[in-house]
Amino acid sequence: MENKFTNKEVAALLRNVSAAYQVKGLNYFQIRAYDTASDAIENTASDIKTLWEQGKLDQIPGIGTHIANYLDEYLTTGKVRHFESVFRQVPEDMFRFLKIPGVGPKTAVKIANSGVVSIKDLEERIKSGWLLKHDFGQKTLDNILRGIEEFNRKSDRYLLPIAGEIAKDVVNYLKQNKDVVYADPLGSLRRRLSTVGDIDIAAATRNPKGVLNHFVKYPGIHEVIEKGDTTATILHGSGIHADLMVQPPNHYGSLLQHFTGSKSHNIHLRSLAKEKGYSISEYGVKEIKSGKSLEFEKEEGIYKLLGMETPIPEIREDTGEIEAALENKIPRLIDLKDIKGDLHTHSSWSDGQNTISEMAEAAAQLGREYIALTDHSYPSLKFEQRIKDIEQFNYSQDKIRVIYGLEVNINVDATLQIADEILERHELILVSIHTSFRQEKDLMTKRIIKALENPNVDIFAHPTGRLLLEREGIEADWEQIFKVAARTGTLIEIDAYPNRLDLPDTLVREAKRFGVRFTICTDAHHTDQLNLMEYGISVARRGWLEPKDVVNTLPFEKLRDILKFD
DNA sequence: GCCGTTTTCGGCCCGACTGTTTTCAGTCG
Repeated sequence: MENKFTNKEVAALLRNVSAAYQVKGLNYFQIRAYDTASDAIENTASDIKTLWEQGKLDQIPGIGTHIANYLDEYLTTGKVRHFESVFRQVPEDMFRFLKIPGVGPKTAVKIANSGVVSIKDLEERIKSGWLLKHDFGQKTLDNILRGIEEFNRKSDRYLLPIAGEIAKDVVNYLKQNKDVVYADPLGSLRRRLSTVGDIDIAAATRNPKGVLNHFVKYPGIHEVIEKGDTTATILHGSGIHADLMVQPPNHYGSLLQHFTGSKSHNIHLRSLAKEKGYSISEYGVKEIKSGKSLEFEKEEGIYKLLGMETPIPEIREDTGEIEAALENKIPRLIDLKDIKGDLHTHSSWSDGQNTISEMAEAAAQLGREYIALTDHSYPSLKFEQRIKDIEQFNYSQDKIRVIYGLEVNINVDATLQIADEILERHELILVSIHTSFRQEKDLMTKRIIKALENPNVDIFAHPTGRLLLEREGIEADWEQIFKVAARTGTLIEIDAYPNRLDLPDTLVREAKRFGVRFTICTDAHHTDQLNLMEYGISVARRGWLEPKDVVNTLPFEKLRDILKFD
């Protein structure tokens, strides 16, 4: 069972209401209202329970008076009488089957009504042929089995670089076909989400059939899931799905726009288009009155038609980018080329693989003006000797300035790992949590705030401590933490390491609203990892950060003023 | 059930693919 009253759990509750309504055959738009509300809660950066405590539930678009009242009842009493009565009218076991990809409400009910009680039971009864006698076709059962297999895989998501590599390989393979004019990875990969669930690829061609046939012969394929006239889905050997959608080149802009998403961005855009007399699909734009079709080879044309600038893919989440684009008010967001230095790296003085000079020279190669070596502050570390070594390196060359820093643990009792006298001797201090991640929310918040208020502390590194696909982040009152960070001038890090990407994008945007400033750093433990910066940039762009929000876009002289060392 | 610079009523994005169907329902993106 999920933790009660988390966004995820509340979203799941509403999703179940939607499923039950579907079974009961209620009005389609009423059903969709629950889906919309569920999506909205899942995608909002704010904690639903906190919003409720502040009486701001109805500020979430998609939550109106009815659902807000139900949620109020839920968060107060732990249940909703109306929902309970709805759930009683459908088979109780159906909800567990909804977790299987490919199984929707209708199928789930049919499974439950046949007497199957669990997913494991379902798998056995399909394999034994038992279910075949209960009005299911063999192909349907094969599909369900495949869904169960997918459900049983440990994770259904992939880190951004991993999915990116696979997508690149598939796209390169597609481009070997002479009929492919363009091919690009789209979807969440193009929007640069921290984890990716499947790979969406668009291709432009005048020979759709040929290209789709080529696609399903990709050597790294496990099996073909589906194949039609314009789309096909394969299961890649890695376990990830790859969807291909093809269009002629003169419609490619529409395909790019459609397939980049997000779903909620597209829905909003299409509603807007409708108000202006257009109907948008992946095939093009239709003028509703005249029935005339408009073609777009580039997606910018579609946005322009609607009187707006083209939002960068990273922010197409329907979280205000459409409104901003209509007013031409999307800021120039940060880019990799804005980055001047890296402020969180490790050397062989702690758990890094390379020496100070190796790290520094590799960073200089990447065009960085400065690099902070922030080794873990093991109490046994010879701090003075390390500082001397770094100073010596700085004297020996003028390609790059090495800043001597430390990464210091925030202890469970809110003290820091080492004494203030040692902190003061260093130019840059990062603090971070490496123990007691599951501390209770209030205590955790106080623990962090105390560390941020220490005048020697410059940066709060990988704030949530999450490890993507492995470990959830800590629970804390982020609003309070951001307020303190803004007041004390403590910088918040976006850790670019691909399994961290921490602070997460939604919280980045939230923090910016409080006036927090950021660093984007690689946390490199090896020279090869210094180029992971691009992943941190993706997070920052998704969080709407501009160059001015990020201090390591500054040249060294200006950075020095901010960090107050001499 | 939600929403509103045209609206507090009457709309609500748009389409593909599969299965087991002779015209559609279910699921997905």
